[in-house]
Amino acid sequence: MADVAVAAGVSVKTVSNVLAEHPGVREETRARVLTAVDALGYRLNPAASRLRSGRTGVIAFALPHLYQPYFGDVAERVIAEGERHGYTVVIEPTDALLARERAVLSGGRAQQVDGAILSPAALGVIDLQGLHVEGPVVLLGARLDDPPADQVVMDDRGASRTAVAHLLAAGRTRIAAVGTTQDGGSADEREAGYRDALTAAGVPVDPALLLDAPDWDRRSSGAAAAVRLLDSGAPFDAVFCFNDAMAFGVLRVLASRGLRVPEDVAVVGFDNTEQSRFSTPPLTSVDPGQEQIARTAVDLLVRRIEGRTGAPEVVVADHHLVVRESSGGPRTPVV
Amino acid sequence: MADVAVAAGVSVKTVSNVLAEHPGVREETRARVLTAVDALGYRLNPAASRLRSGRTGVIAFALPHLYQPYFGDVAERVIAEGERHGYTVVIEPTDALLARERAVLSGGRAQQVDGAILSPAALGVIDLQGLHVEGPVVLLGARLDDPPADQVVMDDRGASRTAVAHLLAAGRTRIAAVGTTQDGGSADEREAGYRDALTAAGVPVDPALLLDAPDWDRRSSGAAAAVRLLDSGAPFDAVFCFNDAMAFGVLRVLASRGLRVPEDVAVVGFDNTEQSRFSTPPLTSVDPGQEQIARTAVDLLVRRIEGRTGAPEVVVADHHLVVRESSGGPRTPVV
DNA sequence: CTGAAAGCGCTAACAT
DNA sequence: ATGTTAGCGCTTTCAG
Repeated sequence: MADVAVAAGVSVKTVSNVLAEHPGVREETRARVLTAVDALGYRLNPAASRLRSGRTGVIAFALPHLYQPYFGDVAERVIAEGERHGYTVVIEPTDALLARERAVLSGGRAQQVDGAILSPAALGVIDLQGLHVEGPVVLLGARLDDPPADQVVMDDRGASRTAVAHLLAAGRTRIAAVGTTQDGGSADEREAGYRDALTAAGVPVDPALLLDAPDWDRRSSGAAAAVRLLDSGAPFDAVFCFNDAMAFGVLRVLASRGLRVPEDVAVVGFDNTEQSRFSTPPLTSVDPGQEQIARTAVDLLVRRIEGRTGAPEVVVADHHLVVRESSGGPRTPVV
Repeated sequence: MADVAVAAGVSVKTVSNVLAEHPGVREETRARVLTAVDALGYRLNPAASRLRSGRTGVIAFALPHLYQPYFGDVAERVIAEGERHGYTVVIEPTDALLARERAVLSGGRAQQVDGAILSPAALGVIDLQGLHVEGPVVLLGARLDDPPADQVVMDDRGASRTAVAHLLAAGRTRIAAVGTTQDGGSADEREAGYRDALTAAGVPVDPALLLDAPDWDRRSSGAAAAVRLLDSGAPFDAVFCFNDAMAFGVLRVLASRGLRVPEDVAVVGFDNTEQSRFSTPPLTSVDPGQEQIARTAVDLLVRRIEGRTGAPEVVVADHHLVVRESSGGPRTPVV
């Protein structure tokens, strides 16, 4: 840096100012510095910057699993968005382990990262409620009453309502729900939306049609639920799954039992992952607005890192339903 | 660190030695230092370590896309394996862009990372052959004659041979191949394995059954290929797809045209991603040994970083075929 | 708006 | 096997 300063005929401080994009450097000086940087092939040593400034330029994105297309998708967007803001993103798969999620919130990676985005899986609403959070953090996922940090939430309830209303409008009345849990969080919200829609239509809620699935991660959860539903003998003409992964498991079982989708049973998922376009049949699914979620989460975090104070902000992402063949949508042209 | 040294009654150097796990510290001293560290809640400042030692403790894993379950899966394993070795892994989606892949090989991230693992998509075999590589790098993917760096390769050819031999053994003789390209690389190898198997069985190779698909990333590539195949009128009783993603697209089209799998057409994929277990029907697929690939790649890279010299090493991962219903395997018990 | 000097916290080299 | 010292390359004071 000293060499660059000499070449540009300025002090090191000015070089530093230019490279850090600090304001208050004359345009002409800036240009001269940049020329010298280029000429000498100089590059900032990030380790030294970090040591001196205390800022790492790194943010962590903690998510349950990367092999889930939904999270892969969000992760890719978060990485891109982070880069736009000048941050490197480190992905931290928590394996849905409580201890790892806690570590993120308690600043376990302090000194290593400037902040973190957490998509909790093990931590339920009750755990999160009013919890103490160390350092800049943005939460993804379920809505909380007393959020301990900024969050970007899906409108789980509203989105579910939309999905179920769509099935009702198609004349289905025996609609099963796959993915209920006792954990609170998204599952409860999605169940609430399901109940809202039925109630609004004057359709009674039949407990026999509520199928638990503690592990949303696996298609096998959906498959297992479908088997239980079929074996219970309860009549049904539609299945609303709390995510796409489980919906694929359900589709698989229905096909293996000789049931036609959507003729005999309509199926709707949640996430609108890319593969929903190519399942057999293509899956109707709620798009929870991943693009917006990633963008907003990084924005909120970066503003926190850069000094924003005040109460946690909550941003609700926009959602919409993508109707495909599994719920009677038009046969999509393949290709 | 000075405080810890005082508390433990040793010099800072000793504290540093203990924390860096350098050899040559008496066990008793070590214990005393660790106690002091705990008591004071002391944590190494990684920025300072990096500045002084020049090592970052970070490795980059550059891959085309994270939303592809195959890469999400490998990425997760690489992250875990890196952690085991004390390294943080930074994922760098290249978007299959030539410039980004080149940047990895030419040490674009020097000073930021100690080394990189690259899974090339845009760079073909010819580009890679004998290319100059800057810094420790491990390549994933296709086998090269004159590798510029260590690599972990699949036995593309052998694995394809196994897959096609399986179809032949099941009595199929009109076997289409989906995913050929003119790029060289994995596509060529897989095509060669396909030809090997046919030739060995005395079955002629019909060019009408070779279906190009430049973009392996998308199920739509497989779907488009299947449409072309059907519209060509060429008879066929099996499809070997060069990856699972394309196979799902093919399954989708076959179903929409009323063809039964495996009765009318057997289908085999390549990657054995998790969703192959839950497609309709479950997909027979070649498992290319992702676990071993991730483990080996990190091992090779870390050993390079830690000073290994000499000619590039090449490790061929083990593969095996997982037979499921799409090629006439037994109906898998659902759940 | 720019310059000079100090020092972030650690580890490498050398000494003991 | 452990201690001493210097300095990695930058940014932050504080002056001008």
